[in-house]
Amino acid sequence: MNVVPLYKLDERHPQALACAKCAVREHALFGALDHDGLDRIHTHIASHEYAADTVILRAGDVGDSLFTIRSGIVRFERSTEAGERRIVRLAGRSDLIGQESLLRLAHQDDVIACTEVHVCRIPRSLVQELGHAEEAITQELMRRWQTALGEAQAWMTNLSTGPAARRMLHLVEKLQAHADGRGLIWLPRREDMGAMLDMTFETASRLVSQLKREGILTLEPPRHARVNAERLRHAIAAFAAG
Amino acid sequence: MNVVPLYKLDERHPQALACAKCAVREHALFGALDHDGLDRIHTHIASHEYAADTVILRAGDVGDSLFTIRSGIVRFERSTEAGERRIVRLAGRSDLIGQESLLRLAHQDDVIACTEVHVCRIPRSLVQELGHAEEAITQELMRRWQTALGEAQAWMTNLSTGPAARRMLHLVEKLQAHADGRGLIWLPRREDMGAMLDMTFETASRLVSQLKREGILTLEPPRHARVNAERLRHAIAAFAAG
DNA sequence: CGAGCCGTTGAGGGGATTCAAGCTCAGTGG
DNA sequence: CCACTGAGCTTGAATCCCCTCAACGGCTCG
Repeated sequence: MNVVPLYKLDERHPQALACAKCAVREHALFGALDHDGLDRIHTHIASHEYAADTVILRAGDVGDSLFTIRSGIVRFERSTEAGERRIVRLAGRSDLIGQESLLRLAHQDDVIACTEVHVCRIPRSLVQELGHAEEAITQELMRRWQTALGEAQAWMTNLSTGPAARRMLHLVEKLQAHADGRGLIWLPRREDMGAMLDMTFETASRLVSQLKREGILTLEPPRHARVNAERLRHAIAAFAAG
Repeated sequence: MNVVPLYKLDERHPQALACAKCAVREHALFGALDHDGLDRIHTHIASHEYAADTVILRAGDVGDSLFTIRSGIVRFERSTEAGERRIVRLAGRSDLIGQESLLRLAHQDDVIACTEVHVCRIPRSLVQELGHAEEAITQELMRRWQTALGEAQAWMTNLSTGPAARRMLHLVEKLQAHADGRGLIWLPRREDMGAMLDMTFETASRLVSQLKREGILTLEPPRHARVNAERLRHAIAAFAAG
């Protein structure tokens, strides 16, 4: 893990600039703040980065900060009572994670970097102070909680329902939403796909191979792929039809 | 749907008494308020009741109130893109539903009464005013959002993972948490079980029959049953072991 | 009483798992 | 340089779990 105070990101500019110019600012928690607001907070926020497959939050721990994801993808993992690993959610650019720290509640899942991940670390105390002064922040926090709830339930209906092939198509669709530059998506390891879709890694592998044959996916190792969006939508529609 | 202003529930007492004596008050949203606080709000809150299988909130609608469940069980339903019905969550006594109304967001699911349900209807505006004055209310709201999120993800890991028999056991376990008086639990229709556990109603029926044979469940029609808690825990543990 | 809904149970087939073998590829050390 | 190793991916074959299709009984209600 690498720590860089945000206000040093560009030393030629005044400190506030880093936050003001933040690429995800309009989508992030503090997007609701004006420039004066930003002036008050930026010194407390630090930029961190995590390599792929490193743990960002650990289930059971009580955190003292929240994180806005600037780039990369993270996964929320927990274990079944039977002991199997299950991935219950993904989060990416501009998503807020670790909100439970505000309530001094323990994290419910391990949060692990899927790709290299850049975040802004925001101390709990800062959010709480702002919450008093700025009505908008509280509102924005609730909105994010509601979004996370919706995400979790959509995950259930799309990724844990129906035949394996359909679940896989929906996963690809979701990964597409996190695509970087030009249509290149991050493709999980087969075992992780299994943990997301509740299937064995062999089944996941077979399905990926099939998508490859059908021209929906073009693998670009390591762990990336290109999607034929047209064919993907068509394949998903085929399931709805019959 | 039946509407009864709360303050008339007992006309021999001053209005505030209804809220102050509310059986779920300490677990409900306004549990954080003191008696003075209650004095200010109770006239705005009304008690409603819904018969089993009636719709309380409709997906797509934008509500103007929140509801605290005083008794009964409700289910959150949505549809797969393929058109199948899926139940993504249950809520019961002292749970808060319709929080998205605060954000003027549409409901994401149909919320339907499973049993007869009694609720307190709380206008959005009331919560918003209190949110300004009472820090504790805002805090409590966030806590409830977080609880709902945790519920949704636990639902995923327990009720949509692994072999059908285990999923059914976990459902019974969850229903037990909503048990009324003495160990009598509400037992869904087989088709609804299917929508909860992503299986066909025939499979659900077979599994219930099996639990009956194993002495874990004793049916008490209509739509109720008694659970042998000891054997249930044993059966769940058996899956963890092997 | 017949109609309809709900629940149960059987028989057969299909889809996912299990078990197993072989492949590529990166890293390691001789 | 290359054999060696181990992790990840793919594919095959056999098995099993769950779905599909079907028939039937109990119950409520018009």
